[in-house]
Amino acid sequence: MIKCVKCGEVEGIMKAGYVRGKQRFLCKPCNYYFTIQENDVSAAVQRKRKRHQTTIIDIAKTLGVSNSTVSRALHGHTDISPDTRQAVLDTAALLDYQPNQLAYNLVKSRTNTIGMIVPEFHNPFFPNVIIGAHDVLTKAGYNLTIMQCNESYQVEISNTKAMLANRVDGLLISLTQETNNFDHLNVFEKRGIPLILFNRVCEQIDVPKVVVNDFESAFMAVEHLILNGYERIAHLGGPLTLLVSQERLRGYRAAMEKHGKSIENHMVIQGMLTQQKARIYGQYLLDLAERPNAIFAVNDSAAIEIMLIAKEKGIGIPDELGVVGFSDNPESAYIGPGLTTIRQPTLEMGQTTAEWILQLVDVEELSFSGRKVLNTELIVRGSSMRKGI
Amino acid sequence: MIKCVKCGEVEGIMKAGYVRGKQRFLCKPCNYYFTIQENDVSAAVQRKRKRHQTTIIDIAKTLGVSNSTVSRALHGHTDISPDTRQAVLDTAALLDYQPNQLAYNLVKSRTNTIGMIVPEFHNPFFPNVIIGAHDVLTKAGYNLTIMQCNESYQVEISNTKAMLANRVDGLLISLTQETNNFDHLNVFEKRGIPLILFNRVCEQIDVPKVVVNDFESAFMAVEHLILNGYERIAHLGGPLTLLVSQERLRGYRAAMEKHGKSIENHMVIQGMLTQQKARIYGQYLLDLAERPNAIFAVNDSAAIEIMLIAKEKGIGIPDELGVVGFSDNPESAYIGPGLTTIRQPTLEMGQTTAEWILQLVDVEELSFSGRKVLNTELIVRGSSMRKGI
DNA sequence: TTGTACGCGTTATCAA
DNA sequence: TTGATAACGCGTACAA
Repeated sequence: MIKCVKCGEVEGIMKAGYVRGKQRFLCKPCNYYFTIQENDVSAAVQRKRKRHQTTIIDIAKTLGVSNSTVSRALHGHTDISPDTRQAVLDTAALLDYQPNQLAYNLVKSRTNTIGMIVPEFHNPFFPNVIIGAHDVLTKAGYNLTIMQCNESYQVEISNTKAMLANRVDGLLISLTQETNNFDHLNVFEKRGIPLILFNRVCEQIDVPKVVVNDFESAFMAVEHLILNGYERIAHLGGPLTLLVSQERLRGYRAAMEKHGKSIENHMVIQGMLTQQKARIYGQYLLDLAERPNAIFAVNDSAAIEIMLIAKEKGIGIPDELGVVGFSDNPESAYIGPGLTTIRQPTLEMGQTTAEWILQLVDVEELSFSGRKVLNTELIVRGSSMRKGI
Repeated sequence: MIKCVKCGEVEGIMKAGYVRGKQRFLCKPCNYYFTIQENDVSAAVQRKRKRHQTTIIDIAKTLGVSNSTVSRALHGHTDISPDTRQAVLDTAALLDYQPNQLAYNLVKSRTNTIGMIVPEFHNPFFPNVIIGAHDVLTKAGYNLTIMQCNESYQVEISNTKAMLANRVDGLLISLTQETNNFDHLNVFEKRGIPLILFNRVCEQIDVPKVVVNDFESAFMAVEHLILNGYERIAHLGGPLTLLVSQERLRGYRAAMEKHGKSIENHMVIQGMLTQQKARIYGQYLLDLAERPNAIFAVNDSAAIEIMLIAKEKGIGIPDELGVVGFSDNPESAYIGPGLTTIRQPTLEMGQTTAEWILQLVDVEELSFSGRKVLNTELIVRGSSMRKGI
């Protein structure tokens, strides 16, 4: 808002002492010192919304009592005469008093707020987890503040810093695809702020974790394909930085091995699956000379992209190609012959995560570092039901 | 955490003076006064996580300088010797100093945080708006904290209070289905906190609003049905407490009138469309002796429910029944013959809302109370394309 | 260039 | 039952 009078720059302006009682500024870019003209000053001052908030002191003054009395009255402490208490309450309403949570938090060093950081908002997965967590937390009298990272490690770091600076009482976090350094999380341990990882967890840091049984789910999915007569099953997986991707890959492998199916290396693709990438990989797979007759995808978006490609190429689903996804997005029930997929207990994940953080916050049992593994469900639809077997 | 020693209750405990230097408590439920035994006290004290946070004073002490020097060094003010500044920065890193945003906010009475309250998280609409807003705000150096209401007016009130108490610099809000009183919003005006309504707005309060052209969109949708040869068009609308519902109803009516179609009262149903309700209303409509041959639904979920019912009843879409929805949910592209619908510019809505709030926060132009109407797009899919015309 | 002292709005302690 | 006063952690006008 302060502009350099020389170069007009507004970024690198910093205060640089006083001259004749007026603030002196230094414009870093053009290295020029200046003070502000009266007009500008008045404008700047006017800018400063100096609206007076009624405080407990205002109430105290109007009533001629002390601020501690007001504080007591406001908080329903006993040891206060009903009269004064009512008077305080009345004038509080009269003056439109709103407690300043900032000040309260400062003195209590406690915010009654749980932070939640999620990697993305494109899939319905995290919003659903939020619904579950929100429910539990509000019932317990806690606020939930949410931040999202857009799958960016840098944003994740800045978000954790913001959470730290805002003194959340506890943090629920699901990691970015990019995250492979965990210093920003260790800070919470040092500071004694409870931390819980969910869904996108890592093993490098020892805190409670809430996940689904990715290994078993993937195993179940692939075995289902095999039992339906598919032989050459490809896997379109997520980035291996994510534990969930690793686990699902393991599950795929285990199922294939159990049933004596060979895994061809070029039929396993791992990567960050934007829609574009999913299309490229999917086309690659379906263009292979000996193309797979089934694909297990790490999420529903990728699976659906594959179904679309298959349709374009005239490859019949499920007869010529079986497809199984992961997550049970809403659209999976409606596409083509229906997408067989793994349903995740999103609400439950949010709820248990929230319940755990409440325990940690209230009971101060920081040693507790359990791991909750939630069970998924295989939703069988048309995309994997080969006819005639 | 404080239990009554008599009835074991934990809820109605309040402080009631001191006796021999020890806190005295009163259990409201059983009206019993008590102090806490030593053991319990030590436990209670221990509970209080008294981990010392390093403050600027710590840094000042270790360096033997004053706290103001530290403050200046930390904020890159000039007028400080490079040596001391570097020393401060070093010890800050050494002591793992984390600024206390709470204190900062208190003294600045400014939080650099924009609040956003959304009515629900079940549809992808609001998450997408959030993505758009988040993008703009983070780029401007602001935090975005999100709260959701589960369509509950009471939760909305408590959320606004929390936002107020947390001193957000500005608030973006989309109203609940239940909201028909706006006192909790007027407070923001009084307090000089910029407020913007988006999507679910109301006319009773004079602040900037960002909406889509619901009237024109609905008109477009219904006219599209008419031009495709549908005659008896029903409307499955949302609750009339919402302006969007009213506008979409108006659009429906206008299109029907323009083309000389009569509107039968029992073919227009308004209400809060849970999935269950959508099914009930849908079945009612399709069971009518002279059933509609097209339905314009207020959202995609309802439209899809209708498509499912039609399928169950063996009513062919689009030949026997045309369907148009609103919002373009992901599943709408994939269901049945594809659901014709209105696509809303969610990202853009988030972006412009964010841009406006930044203007209000920075420029202090509180008089500004514009209204941005974003344009939608009719996405034509199979559900409205009657063959043979 | 640095230090002193006050204010931001609350709660909590102790004395009255 | 009430009132002074000290925290809570930080920014900053003013003095040095």
